Amino acid sequence: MVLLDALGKRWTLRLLWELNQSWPCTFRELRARCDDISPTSLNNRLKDLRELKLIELGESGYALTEQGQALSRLLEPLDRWANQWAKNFDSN
Amino acid sequence: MVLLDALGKRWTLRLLWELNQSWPCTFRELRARCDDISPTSLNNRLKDLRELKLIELGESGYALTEQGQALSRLLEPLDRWANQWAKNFDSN
DNA sequence: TTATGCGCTACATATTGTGTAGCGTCAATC
DNA sequence: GATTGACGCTACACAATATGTAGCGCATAA
Repeated sequence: MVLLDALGKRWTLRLLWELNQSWPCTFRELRARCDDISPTSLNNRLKDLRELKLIELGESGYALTEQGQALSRLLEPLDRWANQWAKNFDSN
Repeated sequence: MVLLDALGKRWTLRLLWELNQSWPCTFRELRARCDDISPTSLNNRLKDLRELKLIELGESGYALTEQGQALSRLLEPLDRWANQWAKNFDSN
């Protein structure tokens, strides 16, 4: 339940998704990619994700850890489904 | 991005997960299963999920729609991974 | 009629997120 | 060697969201 609750926090899923698209990625770049999320919120979520050892801050920016990569990969089918679903949903 | 943002709201993932475990399920039962979430929050999330047509309120309680079932199924690998992950994480 | 369980609302309080400004650090440039 | 720019990140006032508790209106059953 721990992880499920963590993922349920605002921006967490989005951050993992963005990082899965391309990483490493700087703090400021992440902000830009996430609809200019406030730095406060971004930092809080990054802290959470670092504590969970899903991401880490390296030389050239934030990066997915091994486990972060594994998790992100599981989100891909979800994302694909979501895109299909969005198409059908909008056309109502 | 729509669905991803919706799933990122607090309790949304948890609710889908709980319903995927067993449904239909009454409002009060859902509360109990979700750590006694406040009725206000529960109702807000249920509204969201109904608008997204992922769940619906039937005779005998809240139930997953076809699409809700499809989505929940995609969460299963995630949940399995999370359980494994939690084991390794706690033993640190 | 009373009792019970239902979905849900009201409302005051607490927690969380937002938006903007800017700090301290460092590497490159003039 | 002072300046500029980008970095991660913090401060803080304000807004949005969640929480906890009480209870409403409705239905079915005893």
